[in-house]
Amino acid sequence: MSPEPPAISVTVDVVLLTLRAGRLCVLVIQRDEEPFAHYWALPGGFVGADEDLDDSARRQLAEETGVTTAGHLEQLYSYGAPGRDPRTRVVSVAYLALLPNLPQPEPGRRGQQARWWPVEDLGSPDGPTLAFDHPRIVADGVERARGKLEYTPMAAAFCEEPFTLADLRRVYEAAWGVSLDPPNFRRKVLSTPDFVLPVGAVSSPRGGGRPAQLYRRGSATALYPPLLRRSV
Amino acid sequence: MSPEPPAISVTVDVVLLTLRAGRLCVLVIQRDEEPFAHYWALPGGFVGADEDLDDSARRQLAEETGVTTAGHLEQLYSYGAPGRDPRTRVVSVAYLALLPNLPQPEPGRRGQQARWWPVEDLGSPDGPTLAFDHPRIVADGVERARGKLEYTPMAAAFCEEPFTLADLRRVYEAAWGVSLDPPNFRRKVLSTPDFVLPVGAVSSPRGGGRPAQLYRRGSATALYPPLLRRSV
DNA sequence: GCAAAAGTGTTGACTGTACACCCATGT
DNA sequence: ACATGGGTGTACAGTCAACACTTTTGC
Repeated sequence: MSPEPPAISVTVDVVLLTLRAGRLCVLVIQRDEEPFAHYWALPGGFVGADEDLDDSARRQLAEETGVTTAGHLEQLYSYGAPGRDPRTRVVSVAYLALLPNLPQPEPGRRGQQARWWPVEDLGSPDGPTLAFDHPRIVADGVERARGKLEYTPMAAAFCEEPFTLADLRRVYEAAWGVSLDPPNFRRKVLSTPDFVLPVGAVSSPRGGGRPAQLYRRGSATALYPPLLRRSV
Repeated sequence: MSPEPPAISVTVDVVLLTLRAGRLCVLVIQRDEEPFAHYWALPGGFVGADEDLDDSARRQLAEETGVTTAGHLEQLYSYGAPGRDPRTRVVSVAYLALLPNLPQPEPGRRGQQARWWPVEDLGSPDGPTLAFDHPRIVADGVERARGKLEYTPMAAAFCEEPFTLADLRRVYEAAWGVSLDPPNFRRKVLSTPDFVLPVGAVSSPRGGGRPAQLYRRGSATALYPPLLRRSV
């Protein structure tokens, strides 16, 4: 290593996804400072002097959204283009978090507005304009999530336990914008060892229909064979 | 963001993989400074004050190994555990580079020893001990490469153009440690649009055998359906 | 009873795998 | 001629997608 480390700040930003009313949504916080005051932005902040990156992501989530992250959390990508923050050089390590639907929009700790936004609305005119390069980060996070649904059991992180196979199926349908055949989906999931574990109880159907078996997340880390998105 | 950015250095490390004699190898450089003097380490260094992360990775490769990277280069993961560099707090953005076999071990620009090491030897007693958390970084890079061979046309980055389908097949066989059926492999690759493009010439066989058609890399970015590693 | 949702069975198309066989070259 | 590796054909088995059908609930 050469001996001239330039001054670069390191932050962590979190793309927190959840499912609300059958739509994939991302949590954004309204900024109260320049630059990009009043724009929506991802929760995040500086990494502490003695803080691991993963711990920092968990802390930012807890501080800015009140989420004590039980769900899935993984590192997404690092963004370091020189001009991405107009104030100073910032390298941001983005994280992807997945959680079951939360009761309410989670007010920010420091009083900022926080809300869920359906990911399809982000590019559209009636949607919000995100600060910095956060549109790209969200897009990357959504794409990562959509892709990893195929070959990991990550979809279960969107479901409150215990959940039904219909709940799990709706995760795929919302994330991919497709509809899946319930019988085939059921067979597929149950044939993957430890994807889900039966809990031995049934749900109470809301408004008709046979009660469904309940499941919780299993210990599988990969899906073989994968649940592929496009058949052609 | 809170207003106390701690002092953190940002570096880029590169896991450069290639195929040599049918084995997957990683390029390592012998350190000439403490800490970890005389240990082998990944090529890397500080990110420049106005340098994008990708550009920095390309620069480190060029400076430390003489590689003007034509091959595949992608961001791998970021490592930021507080104690990972004993001198100071360093967050390292690791990159994964894939190149065809290079003629010789590429001496380092600043005179350091550089050499290829088969990835299987890294954990073993006769293999080298890597500095810092580089064993983990290499392991992550190898795992990423092995995984992405399944669903991207990345394998072709290991082949000098023009290449034969046998060359391409040997990439998979070396990376996965399996042997693949040549006829089936051929059909699989050719049935994926734009994975490889025929060049309209044939190779001169070395030591007997029918000449093989030659191909170059196509424009595909994904493989549908994927070329799955384990059939059961 | 009827609608709605869960769950089972079945079939036909497709895909992957194994392997026999032919082709074109070097020695 | 024979060995070697490239390339084609084929047949069996497993998997996937579509959809008919049964089960169990709310109204």
